[in-house]
Amino acid sequence: MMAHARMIDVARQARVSLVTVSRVLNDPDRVSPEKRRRVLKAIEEIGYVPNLVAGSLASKRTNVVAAIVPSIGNPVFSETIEVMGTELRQSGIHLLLGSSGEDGSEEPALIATFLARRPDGMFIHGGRRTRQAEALLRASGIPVVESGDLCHPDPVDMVVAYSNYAAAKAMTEYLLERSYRRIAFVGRHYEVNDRLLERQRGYRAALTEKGLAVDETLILDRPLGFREGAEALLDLRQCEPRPDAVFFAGDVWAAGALYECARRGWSVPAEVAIAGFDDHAIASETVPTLTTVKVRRGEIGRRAAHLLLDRLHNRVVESKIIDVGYFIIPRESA
Amino acid sequence: MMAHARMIDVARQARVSLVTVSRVLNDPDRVSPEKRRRVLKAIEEIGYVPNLVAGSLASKRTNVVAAIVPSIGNPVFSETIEVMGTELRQSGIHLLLGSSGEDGSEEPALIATFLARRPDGMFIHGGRRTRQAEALLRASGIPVVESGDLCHPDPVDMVVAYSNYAAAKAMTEYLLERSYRRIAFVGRHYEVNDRLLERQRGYRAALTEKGLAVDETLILDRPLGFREGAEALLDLRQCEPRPDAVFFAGDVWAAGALYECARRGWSVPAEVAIAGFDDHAIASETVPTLTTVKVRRGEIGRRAAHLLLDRLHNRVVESKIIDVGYFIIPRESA
DNA sequence: ATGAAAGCGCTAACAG
DNA sequence: CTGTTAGCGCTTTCAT
Repeated sequence: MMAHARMIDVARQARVSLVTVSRVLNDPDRVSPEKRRRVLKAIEEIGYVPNLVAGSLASKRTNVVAAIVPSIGNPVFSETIEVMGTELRQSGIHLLLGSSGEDGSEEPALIATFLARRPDGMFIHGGRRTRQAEALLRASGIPVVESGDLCHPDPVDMVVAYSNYAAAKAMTEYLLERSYRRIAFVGRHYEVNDRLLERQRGYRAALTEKGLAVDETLILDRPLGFREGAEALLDLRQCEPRPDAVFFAGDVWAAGALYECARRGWSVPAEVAIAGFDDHAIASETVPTLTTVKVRRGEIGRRAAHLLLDRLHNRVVESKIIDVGYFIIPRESA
Repeated sequence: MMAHARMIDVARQARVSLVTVSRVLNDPDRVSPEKRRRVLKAIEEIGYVPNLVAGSLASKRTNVVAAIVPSIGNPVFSETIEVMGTELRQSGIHLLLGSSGEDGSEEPALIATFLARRPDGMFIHGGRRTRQAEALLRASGIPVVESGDLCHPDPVDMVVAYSNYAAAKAMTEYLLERSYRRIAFVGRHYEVNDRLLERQRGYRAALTEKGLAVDETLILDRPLGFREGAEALLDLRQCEPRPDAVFFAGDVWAAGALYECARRGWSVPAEVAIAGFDDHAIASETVPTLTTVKVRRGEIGRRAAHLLLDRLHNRVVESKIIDVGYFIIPRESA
């Protein structure tokens, strides 16, 4: 296998100096049309592919942004990543992607190894940061966008997110307004997942402010899934007295619960009201349609990308904390 | 902002030479325990993060694999990516991720720019390759795994996939065995999406071999989505005579169609049978449960990662083409 | 087991 | 507009 052609090979072929080739690639306007043409022709003939590793070392810019999400497979995160990746690519920036695990346990290790690749910026969704990983991040000096929750205890740099607390509180209040009084809550991994813990806090706050007691037996911790949602609902039906509404902290659980209701012939919301979170594509199609909280995941990716680009281009960033908000979507299920 | 500490700084602090530091990081056994300890201590104290950009330039290995999928947001692809990423990270390899668009139009540009980063390997799902992009790929000399369909016209290197043709044909035959005779087919983007075109071909072949005519009005091209599945079903009900079964080339369409049946009170499969593709998590939960084709997406990621690792470590690869197979999952809907 | 020297392929001043 | 000169921070021979 033949070694890669280098810039010097192109230069010789085009009978120009090496720098001229570099300029044609990075700043074409600074080169005369004639030489530019010759260089491009030579690149074509030789099949030259520039070596960005060398370029990055020399320029101290990699044009890479590292992104860490809890899980790539979860559409909730992949939507953000997809939009961010597309936006960044318009500016010639590539995405180094890693998943930290739903419990965020891989995050510190990922931060450290990603930093070794000298990304120009970093996006981190959720996760449990060790003090050391955080120190490394800060010391790196690169722009960092964190997401997961708006109310980050101590953001490294910038935040693009929504308030899980406020969103869940709003949905719970919506259910209370609709006169549901025994409202159950299904989430997961509260001890390691701050986002879902925040949602649970919002749920509690809404009840408490209304003067209602929080029944701990109505708060469940389950893995995410259609089946798990169905099972959670069945378990909640065993409680005495029965809950009249269930707020699932994710549409997938909620959709699974709706399927269970269909199988059992329970009418929703008459028998039991169901609410979800995320406004997954399925929410508008379930029977009955699902009342849920919409969060603009794509918008998070877009805003994060723009913040990073602003900083990389030394533009002034007006606000380091961006709230993309949330929306209660009332539908038939509650 | 302070510049990054370099290897030489660690060396001075530990009173060893720069090379010794490099060895502690890359081949610790070749360094005496005493010096190793000193170096690690110095790294800790200084907060040194190695610069892999420089390392990659010198060693000509980046420990990066580039992956291109049609869309990151589609769980069908993200499952593969997630597993592949996890497997590769065990070996210290990071993932550079890009999406080529559902029509694959971005693929040639992505291949070229990714190659410039000198990845050690590449994974490509689907896509439309230009002759030039393919030439670049071949010239790069790196191991490449292609996926999307087993019967790749002219694989660059290795293939890990299943046969869309055979899988769709098998499902159609399953439906024929169940005595359905007017079977419709819903897919999309046939002109640019070879995978779905292959599925359509499999569907046609099954009918033809059975001596049945193919009714072109029963073959639809729709965007993927729950709503679109519902609409496709409604449109197909207008056909005369009505189809007695619909084979959706994706579970999301099929689940959407099942919701439509629930809304209309049509019983499945008595009124119309429904079959899907992918064995999405939803398939076992729909009412009725969805008969579908299971493809092991995670397995594709795992096998692809192992093939790439084998080649990177100069191990012999027994087979350059791996068929992960498919499984007909009979459930209630057909 | 350790170190010195020589690049990896490119970009960034600077000078002309 | 063009070219020359120095590195970027590491890994790799090759000695010792």
